[in-house]
Amino acid sequence: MATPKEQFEILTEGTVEVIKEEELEEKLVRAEREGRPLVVKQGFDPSAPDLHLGHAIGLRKLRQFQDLGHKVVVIIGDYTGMVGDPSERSETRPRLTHEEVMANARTYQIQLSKIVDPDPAKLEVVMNGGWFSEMTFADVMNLAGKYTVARILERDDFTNRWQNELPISIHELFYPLMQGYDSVEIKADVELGATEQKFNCLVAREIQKAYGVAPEVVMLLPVLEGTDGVKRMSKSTGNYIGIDEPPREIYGKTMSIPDEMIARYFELAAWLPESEVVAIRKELAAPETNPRDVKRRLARALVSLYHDDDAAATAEEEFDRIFAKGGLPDEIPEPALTIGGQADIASVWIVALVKSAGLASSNGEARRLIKQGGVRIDGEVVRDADATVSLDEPRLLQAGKRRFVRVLPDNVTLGEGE
RNA sequence: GGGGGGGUUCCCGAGUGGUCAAAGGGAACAGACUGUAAAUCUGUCGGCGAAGCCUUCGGAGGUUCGAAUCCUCCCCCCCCCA
Repeated sequence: MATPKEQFEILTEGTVEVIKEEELEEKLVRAEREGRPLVVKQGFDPSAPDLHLGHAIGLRKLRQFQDLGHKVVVIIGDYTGMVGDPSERSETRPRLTHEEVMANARTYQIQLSKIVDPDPAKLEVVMNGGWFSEMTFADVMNLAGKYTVARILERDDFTNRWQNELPISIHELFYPLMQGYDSVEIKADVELGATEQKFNCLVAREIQKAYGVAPEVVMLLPVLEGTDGVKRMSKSTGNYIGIDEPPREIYGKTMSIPDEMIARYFELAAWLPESEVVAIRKELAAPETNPRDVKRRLARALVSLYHDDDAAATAEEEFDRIFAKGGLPDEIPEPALTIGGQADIASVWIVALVKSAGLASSNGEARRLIKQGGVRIDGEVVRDADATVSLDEPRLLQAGKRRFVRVLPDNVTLGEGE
C-alpha cells in the first residue's frame, strides 16, 4: 500500500492545478489513518455517450485513485443536462427522456470500464436527478440563497456573454450551484475536472461549506485539443477520437491531427512519461525527422491502448494500403440501393447511382464530385456526369480517397422517379 | 413603461429596391502536390437529368414591373434609462 506521500506524488502528476495541495495531503493522511477511502467525483453530461480521448485524461486519473484504494463516484448529470453547461453556449438542448438517459448511463458504464475499474466497491455511477427530482421549491430557494449573482457572474463565460450582448438565462445561473450541490450529496473529497471546470468546482467548495460539508479538493486536468488541433476535443465539434472506436478509425483520425499536436497527444492521450515526451519533442525538432513517422508511432500507440498491438499493426497496414498506395480497405459496405428514375439496370445514370449510394446528398453534389474527378468506378475515374453504368455485374464505386461502396446487382432496386 | 440596436445560407458575418442563390472568413468536400486523412495551392460549396426554372435572408401580409433591402402587424434577442 502506497503511503500518503507516495499517493500524493502519483495523483498530482499531470495535473494543471490542485486546490489546495495541502488539503489533498491532509485528506490522504486521514483516509489512511481512518481506513476510509476518499470519494472522488467526476461528472458527465448525459447526452453524449461517446467518451473520447479528452475524457480519458480524467478517467485515467480516476483509475489511479482506484488503484490506490479510493472510491470513484461518477455523476451522470441528467438534471444538470436539462440546463446545459453555460460554457457550451449551445442552443437549448432537447430534453432527454428518462429512458434515453438510462440507456446513455449504461453506455457510459461500458466505456468507462475500458479505463476505470468497474468493481462496484470502487465505482459508483449515479444520476443527479436522484436528489434534484426530490427537491421542493423551498429547497431550491435555499440552494439559490447560498450564492450571489455577482459571484456567479465572475465566471468568464458569463462575463463574455454579457459583454457580447448574448443572452444568459436565469436557469443557467443555477448550473454551477447544481454541480456544487452534487458534491454536497455525495460528500465528495475530491473532484476532477478539466481546467474549464475550475469555476464550477470552486463554487462547489463554497456550496459544500454552506451546507456544512468539508470542501472538496479540486484537481484540474489539461484539456486536449481535438483532431483539428485548435478546438477542444468534443463530440459536438466532431473533432474527437472515441475510446470505443474501431482500430482503423483511431488510427486514421490520429494521422489526421496537425503535426504540431503530435507531442501533445503523446503526452495527454498516450500518457507517455515526461522524459519520453521531451525526447519526442527533440526528435520532431530535428530536420531529418519525418513527422509522419512519429505520428505513425503515436497512432499505433493509441490503437494499442484501446485495442491491442495486433490491431494496431493491422490498422497501420490498412492505412498504408489505402492512402499511401491507393488500395482498398478491408471491409467495403455493400448496401441495398434504391435508385430512382432509372429504367434499365444496364444503363444507370452515374449521378443517380452516386446519390443513392449515399456518397452525395443531392444530384448537384454528385455532379460536382464527378466533375472534380472524385468518382471512380472499378478504379476508373468517371468525369462525364451524363455517363451511365451497367449494374449487371458487381461494381466498385469510390468517392474521394476513402469512401467506397460495392454495388451488387442483387442489391439494386430501380425505384420510381423522384 | 421609455429610448436604441439586432434576427441573412452548416457557423460567423457583409449586403438598405434590380447587376443577389446573396461578399468575406470558417467548416466541409474534391483535385494537385506531399511526408499523412499534416501543411500548402486550386476548385466546389440551396434544389432540379443543368436549359432555364424553383425555393431561401425571423413569421404573416402589403407596396412595386421588380423586395434580403420599403411599409404594416407579429415573434424572438441585446443594450441604456426607469
